Amino acid sequence: MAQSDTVDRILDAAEELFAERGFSETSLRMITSKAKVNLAAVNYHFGSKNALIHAVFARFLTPFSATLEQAFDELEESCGDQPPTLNQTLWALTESAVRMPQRNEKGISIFMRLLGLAYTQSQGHLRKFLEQEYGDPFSRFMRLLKAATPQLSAVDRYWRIQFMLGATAFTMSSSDALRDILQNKTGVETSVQEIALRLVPFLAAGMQAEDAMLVPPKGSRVSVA
Amino acid sequence: MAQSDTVDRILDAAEELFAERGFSETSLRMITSKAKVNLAAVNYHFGSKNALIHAVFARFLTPFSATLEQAFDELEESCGDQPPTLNQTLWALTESAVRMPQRNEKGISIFMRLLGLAYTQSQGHLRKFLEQEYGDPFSRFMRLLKAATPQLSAVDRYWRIQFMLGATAFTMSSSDALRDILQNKTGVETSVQEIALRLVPFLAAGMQAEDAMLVPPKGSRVSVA
DNA sequence: ATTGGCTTCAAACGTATGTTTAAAACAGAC
DNA sequence: GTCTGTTTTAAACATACGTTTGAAGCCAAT
Repeated sequence: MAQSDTVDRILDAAEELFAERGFSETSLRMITSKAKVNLAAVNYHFGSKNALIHAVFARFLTPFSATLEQAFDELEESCGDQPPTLNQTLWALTESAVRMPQRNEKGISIFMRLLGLAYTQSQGHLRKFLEQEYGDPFSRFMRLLKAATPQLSAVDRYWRIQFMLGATAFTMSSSDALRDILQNKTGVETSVQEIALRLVPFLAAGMQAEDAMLVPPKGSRVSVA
Repeated sequence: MAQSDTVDRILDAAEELFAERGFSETSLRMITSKAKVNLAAVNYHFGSKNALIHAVFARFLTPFSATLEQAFDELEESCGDQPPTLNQTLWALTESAVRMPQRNEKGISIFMRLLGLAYTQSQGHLRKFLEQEYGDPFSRFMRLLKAATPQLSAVDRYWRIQFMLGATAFTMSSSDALRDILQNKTGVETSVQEIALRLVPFLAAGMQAEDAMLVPPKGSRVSVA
């Protein structure tokens, strides 16, 4: 909580406000007044509002991507030459997120919401920044997913990965769910864990759904291409 | 395409720009210049920017919710006293969306993206408007889902429905996917159908995933609460 | 031809935004 | 204590926004 440093106070306030209201809807004046610093401080320390947004993401994402790469290293090593399973891959990602050291109680859920917003609000500069800075672990995750689902055609896998990302990003960015999570007085860490405990099986089952179900029910007006 | 009426030209332009850039990021000046109408026309015909947003949604959602209610009526009638299955319920929704008469080639995918944005960008007024105006068919869909998944606990069902909504809304609101869809020269209608053909089985499988998978793999640091 | 009700138009209004400025305050080194 | 570079501050800047205004244009009914 109590950092007296201006930069950190700005980052804390910005992180929270961005998560609550989105990027465009959060003004520098809201941020600086919440952080109790002068308006010009943002431009002095970060250069611009966009650079501040990048800094908010970098503060969490840089240590996280390091943790994730290490988790993938351990997983691949423990598997020998055969590729990790879908379940193992998903859990490696989940555990890396949960194990991240939290700045405060709301830590993870706030950042999950930010990640969801980053995906959804098509802010060109953010997308470019994230791809450039953290594209590597993401590509690696994709490669692991591919190796873990050899039974899927490329196009099936592409769409199902989209669905997975969607369920995850959306759940994390749902403000109602976030409110529920924050309301939960048993501590957020276990709440995020509980969501993950429910989400991962859902995703794994969806990824491994049988093609047979692709056919709509009898009498359907949706024709199979 | 070619409507000469000012109101429709504004709605068409707004619909497209909102889908491309989001609500806050689209200014009235962008809309009116794309629609080739005077800036003041929006406030004259709709009253405010928020009211324009509502009108964009109402133009699609009002006929859609009628179609959907009818589809649910038919489904429940054809099922007698036993409740419709999960697959039937999901397909009834999907087909209602696909069968909607399109204003132009991009029709459905644009509106799917708007629905995704509505859920994601936490615009208070929009959420309130949608709940108030179209809450009934949504509640009915929820009731059908509950009856179709009696094996799930209430909290499990709650979260899995969140995941379903997420996968759907996100996929539909993903601008990259949208671009792919629009690139597909075989016509958007079949593309949306193809996505639905892949999405519905994914969702159904996820909804019916077994609880046994709830336990993380051996050696996991995520403890079961 | 003139009226009266919509609709369009160019212009302006007030406000909020991100950013810049230049002076003041501060801190540590000498 | 004085100097030097960094940080903070209040004020202003330029721009973009949603909205309002009042005159002009239009078109059918009188």
